[in-house]
Amino acid sequence: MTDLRRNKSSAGDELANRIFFRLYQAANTMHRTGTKALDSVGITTQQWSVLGALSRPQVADGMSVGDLCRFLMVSRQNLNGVLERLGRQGCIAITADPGDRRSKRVRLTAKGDETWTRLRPLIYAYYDKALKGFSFDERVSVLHHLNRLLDNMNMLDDAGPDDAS
Amino acid sequence: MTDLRRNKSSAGDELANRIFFRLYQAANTMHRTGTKALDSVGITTQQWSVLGALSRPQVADGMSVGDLCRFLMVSRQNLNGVLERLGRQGCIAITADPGDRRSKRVRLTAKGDETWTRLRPLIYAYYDKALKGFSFDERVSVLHHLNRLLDNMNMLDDAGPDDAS
DNA sequence: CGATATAGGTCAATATATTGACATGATCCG
DNA sequence: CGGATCATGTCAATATATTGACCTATATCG
Repeated sequence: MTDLRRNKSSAGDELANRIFFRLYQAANTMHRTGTKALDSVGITTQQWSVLGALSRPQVADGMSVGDLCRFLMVSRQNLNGVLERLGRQGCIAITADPGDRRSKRVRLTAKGDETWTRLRPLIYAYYDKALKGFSFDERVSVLHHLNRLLDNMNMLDDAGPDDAS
Repeated sequence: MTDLRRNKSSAGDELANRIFFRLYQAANTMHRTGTKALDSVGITTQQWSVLGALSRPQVADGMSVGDLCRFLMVSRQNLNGVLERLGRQGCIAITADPGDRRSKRVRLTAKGDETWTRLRPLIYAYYDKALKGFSFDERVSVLHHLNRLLDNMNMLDDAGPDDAS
């Protein structure tokens, strides 16, 4: 009994270890291969996330940098860097928020819209390849698991990624 | 029919988009919360991966930096940086490879062993919390999906992460 | 109303991760 | 055997991601 329990705990630990190691590798590989898939446009995966977030119809007029930060679950400092580089490429415009003097708003420019349009076929081709062999149900399952994992981890995040002070 | 196909394709694209966005967020959150879980020891998640890899019995005598690089699926340059910082902390020792004058070997020091021992209970506690509510079968499923996703993406990697020249 | 607490972006420092380039060493092949 | 090709670690540059600190603005509460 004790032996059985010991074996199960050890197998469970190894399984958990593998899950997180694979998550680490998968994310790095996603960034590497995803960015390469967009080489012709010169946009990184992280910038793609920002452009994707800003291309949603519900934020057609833009959104606050703080809200974008919380949406992406990254620190304010990191987002600021990504936004700067996107601004350099003319894809976004940042303006003062008229309702809150501390805050900035960010929106896609016409150049950003055009870039997003060029990206989409490349992105979807990438998705097709990376998710090759996954049925619809399996994709739903993957998403469900990732959501739950993320929820659990977010509960370990006392104040979230943007509370860096 | 066309409408149906359009709707399915659009739903499929949105699903894929969500999967990769969640992967991005989950990885960042894992690094953030995982590193915080090890604050008392002062080891990052990436360093933990290296220490974990070097603590395996099959590499008790060390392994080549190149092999470690391929195992972790990171670039040689990145691994070099991580190894330097671990070396600074006294956790690893790097020696010339007697059989190949281009190559280096890396192994855990006694300090590294001790650090790994201190880390393990913290790591497993972290796993328990992050995987709370996941049954054994679900964990197996998560791992299986991540493995397949990683395999697919690795096929898009022409030569792997360490062929950076 | 005023003191206190919180929010938002910016600056600085450090760690991670990539690509490109390079010099040296090893392997391959005619 | 020697030239061509490939492998290995290192250096440089850039992008991403975090924590800590700071100043200004806003919200909260007695």
